[in-house]
Amino acid sequence: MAGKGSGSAGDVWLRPPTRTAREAPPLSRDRIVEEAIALLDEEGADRLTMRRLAERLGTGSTTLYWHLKTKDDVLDLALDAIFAAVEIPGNDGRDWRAAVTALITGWRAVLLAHPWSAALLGRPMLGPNVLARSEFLYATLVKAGVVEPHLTAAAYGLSNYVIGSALMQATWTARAEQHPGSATGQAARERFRADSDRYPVLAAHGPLAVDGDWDTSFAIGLGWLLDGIQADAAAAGEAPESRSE
Amino acid sequence: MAGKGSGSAGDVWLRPPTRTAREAPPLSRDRIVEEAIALLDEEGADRLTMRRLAERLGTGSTTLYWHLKTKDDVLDLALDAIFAAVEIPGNDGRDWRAAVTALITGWRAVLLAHPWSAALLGRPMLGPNVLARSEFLYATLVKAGVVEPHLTAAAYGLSNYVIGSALMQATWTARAEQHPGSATGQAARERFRADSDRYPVLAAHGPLAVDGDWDTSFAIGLGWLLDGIQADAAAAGEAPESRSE
DNA sequence: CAGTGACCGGATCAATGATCCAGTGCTCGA
DNA sequence: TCGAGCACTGGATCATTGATCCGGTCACTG
Repeated sequence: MAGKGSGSAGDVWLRPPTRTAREAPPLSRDRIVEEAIALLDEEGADRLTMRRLAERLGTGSTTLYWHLKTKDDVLDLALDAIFAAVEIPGNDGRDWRAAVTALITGWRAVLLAHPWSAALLGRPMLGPNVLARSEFLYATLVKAGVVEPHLTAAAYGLSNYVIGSALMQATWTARAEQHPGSATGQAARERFRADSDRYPVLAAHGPLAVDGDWDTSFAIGLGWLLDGIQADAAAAGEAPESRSE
Repeated sequence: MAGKGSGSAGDVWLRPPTRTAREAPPLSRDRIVEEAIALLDEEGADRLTMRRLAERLGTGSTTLYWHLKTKDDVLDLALDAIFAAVEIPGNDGRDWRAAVTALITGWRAVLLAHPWSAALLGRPMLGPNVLARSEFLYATLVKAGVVEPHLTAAAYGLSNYVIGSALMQATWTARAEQHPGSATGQAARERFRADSDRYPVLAAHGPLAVDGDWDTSFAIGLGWLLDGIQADAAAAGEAPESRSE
């Protein structure tokens, strides 16, 4: 009647839920990714090691390899996961331009909220969150009347623009918080001042001289792209058969 | 009168130039960078290690650290070095648009010629080659009559666009050559076919479905940006004081 | 000829990604 | 009730890599 050697019947309710007294959920792929994102946000990309990640999860580093094949998996999953926060506009709207703007703006916001993501943009993004948003972008453009070759160019151009923007902005601002003294921007600023004879225009009007508003610059450039897309879509709609203009 | 123990007077001309019979130049920062670029071009970014680089140079790995402080130095120097190949258009021209197009196109060509560079774009680019070309870009735009806030937006937008383009294209084509079988693009293609019900538009019109021409797409998007810049410059020129429109 | 300083590299360290393999406890069928 | 199997864990361990220590080599100088 009595249980095994180590406990009596009903013990289960007295012992902590097996999980070695740790209150954390049983360690799943999702939990690992979630913690990885937290770690990346707090300490940056170069501080993410399997050991440190495991430590934060309260497990051994080797355990992670049961749930994931490689460290790159963590990065790929983390990268896709953050895009879940990009809201997909309701596709009811008539205004494709507003929808695209909302999507791209949200996209950019996520990239900037997680500066480490910029460095990862060089890897194939095939996760469900990314694909769903790409799908929406394409669908919206198609509905707006954008046709090839402008369709590919539009999706491609918009994506490139966001990616480039995030990458550039992350480059010049990311470290400022962590190393206020040796901030990249600060060092660059002094460099320009020193070499202002060699780079006169850059020193006078350069991004670091003007200390421009990233958001405004981004919006202006996005507007240019959308204007172009819109114009070509309209032209294609008016003269479906004749060569444009 | 006789020389040292190991040689007699005039020996210098008989012995190989000290350099332990190796014909290579005496190993300078420049030579290291040059070889690093060759290594990166041939084998990719992840194969660049200090040991391997040293081996190719015929020296010990530690020697490199006399010429450079860290491995990142190698990368930063290599990244800047490749931009020397971007020709700076003569600034005589009246046609700012052609000049900018030439610069941006050359910029892109270099990035694509050295696919490993795309992954490095996340680091501050403050080398002389990059700065000289940025200087030219700004100067050309200023001469074209572009004023703030469009000036910053234009330089920023153009840069972002090239960077993003190169990054994206490198992502989807780079590995195709090295691993023809497991090419990223191929895997993605199959993924789309499998999930074509979930991503219908993407499967039908997506970049991998259309297999679009990167160059054409790039040119179209660049045209949109330039159109926007041109229009705003013209507007600013016509009505310098009144608010635009 | 001793001394100096530029330059080189073997030995070595610490960090890291990844694997091997021996567990540990739960579940389920007999 | 029990034992086989499975999901899951982690200590020990390896190879690789960036970086440093420190002792060497060689030309040149006074």
